[in-house]
Amino acid sequence: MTAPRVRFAPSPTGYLHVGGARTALFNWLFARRHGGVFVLRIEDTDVERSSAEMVEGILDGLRWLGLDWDEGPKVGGPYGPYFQSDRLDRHRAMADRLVAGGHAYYCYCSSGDLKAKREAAEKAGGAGRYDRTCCKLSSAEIAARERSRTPRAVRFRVPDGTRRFDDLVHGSIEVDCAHIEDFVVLRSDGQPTYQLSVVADDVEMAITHVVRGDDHISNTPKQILLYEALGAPLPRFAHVPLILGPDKKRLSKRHGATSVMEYARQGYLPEAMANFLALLGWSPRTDQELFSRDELVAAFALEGISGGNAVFNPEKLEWFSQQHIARLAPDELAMRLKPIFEASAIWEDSFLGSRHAWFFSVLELLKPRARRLDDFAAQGRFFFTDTVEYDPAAVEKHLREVGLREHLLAVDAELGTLSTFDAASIEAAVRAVAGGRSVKAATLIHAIRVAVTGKSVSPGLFEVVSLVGRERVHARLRAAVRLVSSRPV
RNA sequence: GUCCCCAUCGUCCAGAGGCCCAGGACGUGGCCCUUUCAAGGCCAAAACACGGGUUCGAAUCCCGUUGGGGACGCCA
Repeated sequence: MTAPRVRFAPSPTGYLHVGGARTALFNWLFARRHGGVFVLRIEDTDVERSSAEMVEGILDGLRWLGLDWDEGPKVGGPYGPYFQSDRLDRHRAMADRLVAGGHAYYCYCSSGDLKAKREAAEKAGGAGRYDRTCCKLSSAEIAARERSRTPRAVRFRVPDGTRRFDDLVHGSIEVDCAHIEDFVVLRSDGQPTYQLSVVADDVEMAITHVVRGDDHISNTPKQILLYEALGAPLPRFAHVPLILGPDKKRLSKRHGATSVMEYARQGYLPEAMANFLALLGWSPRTDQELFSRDELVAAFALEGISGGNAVFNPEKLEWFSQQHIARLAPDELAMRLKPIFEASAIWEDSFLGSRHAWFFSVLELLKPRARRLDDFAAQGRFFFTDTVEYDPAAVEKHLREVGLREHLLAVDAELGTLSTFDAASIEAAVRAVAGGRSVKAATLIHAIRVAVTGKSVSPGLFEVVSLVGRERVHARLRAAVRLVSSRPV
């Protein structure tokens, strides 16, 4: 395949949602797979609803996912400008060409006329298609309207016949033009409509493959007509199915988080999100589930996209996130954690310097139970603070055994005699105390866990004790003893 | 209403006529490991929407039904 050119063309009327993100991902993967060009074009012609902040939001989302664009905002490129609002003159020129070539005509109907026509047609049970009133105007009638300066829009004259195209995911799709009305390509205020601007831009940007949402299938025949009228070569089309919420309705805000940046804030790994999104509706046709970004690029093919809509499954995203976290190299993980730890006020630069061996050991311990980056801070806080916060339920459950005061004192004393404060020595010491005092090791272990971590769940206790360190463990054991002593039994 | 798309476990996918009394993953249940929670290992339950064809043979092809989704704007 000669280097394809694909584009992602979001309208900045909202943040980058997961559906758009997946469309962008498929385009990006396709471009990278085939050594092509990934173009980012901002379709901001709906001035009412578009905003610069939204553009930045979308860019942030793409950057977070690692989808770098070869041409577009910030980076420019030979086919610019990449903001559709800067291309209006070109679109108008296209509209003129269409009129000049007899493919379009001026329409003087007001929106009121149109609405009336539509309602009348509906009442009569017919399709509400435009009745071509203005297409049938005599030159005298046209002259009269021009003289009275009646506002005019430009309508495309839809030819007879059928149009078919081979969609890369759906196969052959054929539509009878009789079902397509003469659509407006240029509004009476001189603004081009979407149908005209996408085609104009895709043609001028030499887009070879249009990969976009399923919801554009019905626009495609209109656009094909436009390509024909413009004498431009047709790109290949690939319409990817939509992402649905659990209720099988199109994913929307009421389904919870739909912005990719929302997931970023929640501590999901971007590579996990990309992996998850890629497999939502696409299959490598093997049993492999876990993919690095490079592996996705190597395996991606538009042909593997399935035709049916897919339901967004948050649990599976969590699983991917956990799997990718588990595979992160220690120093990489540390870098990702830094901002989160800083926000939690538990970051210290020595984690990457003098104490990095210790820090990495802590992370290794926390890793298997982390599903999101936030979990490291939430579940491992006690490693990084001087004092622990006790979970009342944990205290209640494990620190009320009779004789615990003495048991803990004994443990503390025994730990104090250890020459090396490693997990094996600690375990031996704790079990020895338990045996010597005829108390179950589990009882001591649970009590020590609450004393040292404040919680009833943690990684393996002996490793935890070892890494929290002799000094802090001693202090926490003494604090727990005081806590136990002060409680009525 | 019209047009278009889709239809395999709860969910995401595999399956391109015999390899399928249907395979993988998430989730769910059980067991193992075990100091808790995870992770990990093992096992289990769980689906070809329905009806007609075509064929020696259909999850796979065709038609219909039903169901779901999308589109029908001087929005994108």
